[in-house]
Amino acid sequence: MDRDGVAQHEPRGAACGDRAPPERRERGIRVARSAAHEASQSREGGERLVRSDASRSGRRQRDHPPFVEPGPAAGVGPPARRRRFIVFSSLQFSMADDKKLTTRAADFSAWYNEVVLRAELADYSPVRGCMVIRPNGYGIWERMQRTLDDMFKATGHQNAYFPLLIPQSYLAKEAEHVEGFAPEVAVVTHGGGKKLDEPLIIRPTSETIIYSMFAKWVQSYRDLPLLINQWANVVRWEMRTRLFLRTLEFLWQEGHTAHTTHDEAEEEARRMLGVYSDFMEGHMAMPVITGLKSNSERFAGALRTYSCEAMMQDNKALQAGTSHNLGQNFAKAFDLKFQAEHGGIEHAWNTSWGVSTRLIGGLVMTHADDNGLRTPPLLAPIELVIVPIYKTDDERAQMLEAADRVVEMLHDWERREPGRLRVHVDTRDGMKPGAKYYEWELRGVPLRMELGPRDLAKNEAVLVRRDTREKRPVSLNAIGEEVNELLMRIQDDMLIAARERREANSVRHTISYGDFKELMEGKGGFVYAGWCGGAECEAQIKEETKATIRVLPDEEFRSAEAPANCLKCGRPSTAEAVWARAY
RNA sequence: CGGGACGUAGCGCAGUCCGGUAGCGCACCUGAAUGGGGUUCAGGGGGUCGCGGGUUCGAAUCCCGCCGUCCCGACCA
Repeated sequence: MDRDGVAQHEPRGAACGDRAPPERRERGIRVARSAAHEASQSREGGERLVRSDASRSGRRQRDHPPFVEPGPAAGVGPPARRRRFIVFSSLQFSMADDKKLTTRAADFSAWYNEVVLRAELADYSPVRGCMVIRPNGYGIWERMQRTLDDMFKATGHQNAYFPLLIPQSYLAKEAEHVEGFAPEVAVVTHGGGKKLDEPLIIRPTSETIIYSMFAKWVQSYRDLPLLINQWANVVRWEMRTRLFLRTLEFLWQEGHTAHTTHDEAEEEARRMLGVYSDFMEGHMAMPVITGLKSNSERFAGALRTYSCEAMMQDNKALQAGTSHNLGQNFAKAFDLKFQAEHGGIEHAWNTSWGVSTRLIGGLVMTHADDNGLRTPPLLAPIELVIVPIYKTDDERAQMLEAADRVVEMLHDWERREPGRLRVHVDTRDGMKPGAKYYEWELRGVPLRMELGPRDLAKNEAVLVRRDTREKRPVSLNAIGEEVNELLMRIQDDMLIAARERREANSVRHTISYGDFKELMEGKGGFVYAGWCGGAECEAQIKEETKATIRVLPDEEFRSAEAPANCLKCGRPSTAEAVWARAY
């Protein structure tokens, strides 16, 4: 499978750092606060200070003293703004303000790295091309896993786990597959101090080991379909890496199924593509275009590859998930056969499909802005952060108490919608409210509640949306409904905004090849154009513009009027294609 | 693999040309004040100058070799 996904082998419960202690979880609200909060915080890391220059490489974690202790008043404040030059790519940008991110307009690539590092989603590891996924990033991944896993179960799949190490000879059994993957496979040659008789490869994907095992388990058509998923890590030795988008090791999920007929496998491949698309739009608020890959972009060993393609804010495409109809290629290579209902031995038909932690990169490049991350509520480890505002110790005590009451009210409301809200109260002292606002915005928490004496006197609180930064006072009487409604609206609005952005940067009218080249060299975007179906035209366009066919779009995405001629050669078009530069 | 930049405190950097025993900002610690959009002030701790060798009375600095990182390109399910 390809690199769209990532995974993790641990079942979701493990290491899930993003929530409060169990007792609190049972009530459905995750509250982290005061002493208990601090304790959980050191585990979670999810709520941790990011200070002004927490930037380019992660900052080490700190634990804060419980709020009852006098806070560090002194050293907290960053001083005046300072000029500084950072080198990203070969360009130099002067950052007038240390605290501000490089803007998307100034250097998209630098901006992306800064958001990932400063929002503490991930950090570089000592090994080139590898990264550490930090609690903030892993919390998002856990939410993705949880949702996807439920969707896989709902479509009849079961989880299993296959080993990391695979005999090297297995890879070679499917000709196209080995050709596609061999160059980027890591090989283990020694173990226990001795050279191995047969080297082992570290899985770049698990088709070979999984279908060899399927072959042992399947005898009859009654054993089919076999619908398996695994959450795992894989390794591909890439030349050039980027945080989340392309790393040597990544986490993903790979589904592998076996069926009695081609049509059933085809239906499965399409079904899982739909699951991905639903997840990306419904949970990530990231609209995608689905369709078939051209042969040159097809998975090594597959009959057909389907893909979900999303448009990032720099107008480049991101392949966000793929689903393959593998035909009988692997079944033949691994002797995966069954006795058919009416006699005779037949090879099974397989599918595989995957998404990876690359989705987190997609989330950042779809939603983050010049102030930092924006997380759709459904995937946010913290959905609502409460920032108490006060001057005196008395006021502080009052506000913290009020915050507790609000949490309780949310909890009461939640009895009707259990498990919905993930709330955090920011009790840190010695940090001004404004500083907290910036920090939570950088981290992408979708909704913030400001709670101060003036609000409380009116039995109100101020809610601030991360996506629009719109502020509005709300009565505490109906706080549960207000918060929930706003979160749902944020979720919806983020999808709408992303879809509008994509459409605004898509070209559907007939375009000359010259204009196309110019567009690809300039602002980019998705271009719907005709294609003669020839690999030569495709290759030449790639050569000359770096644009590739992202997909031959499914019907719902096609233009009202099918393009008549090939973008490159002008011969009659056999299919509409979406062209773009891609990650 | 080619091109570029770089490696000095947790982070970002200056110092290297012209050798003299390491500095700045942030972060961190202590105290006080402050607190509705990135707080002040005062005090304080922290460095095998990537690694190895050489030159020298003396090396972050000069010479040789190595390692590593990032960016651009090539490559890429």
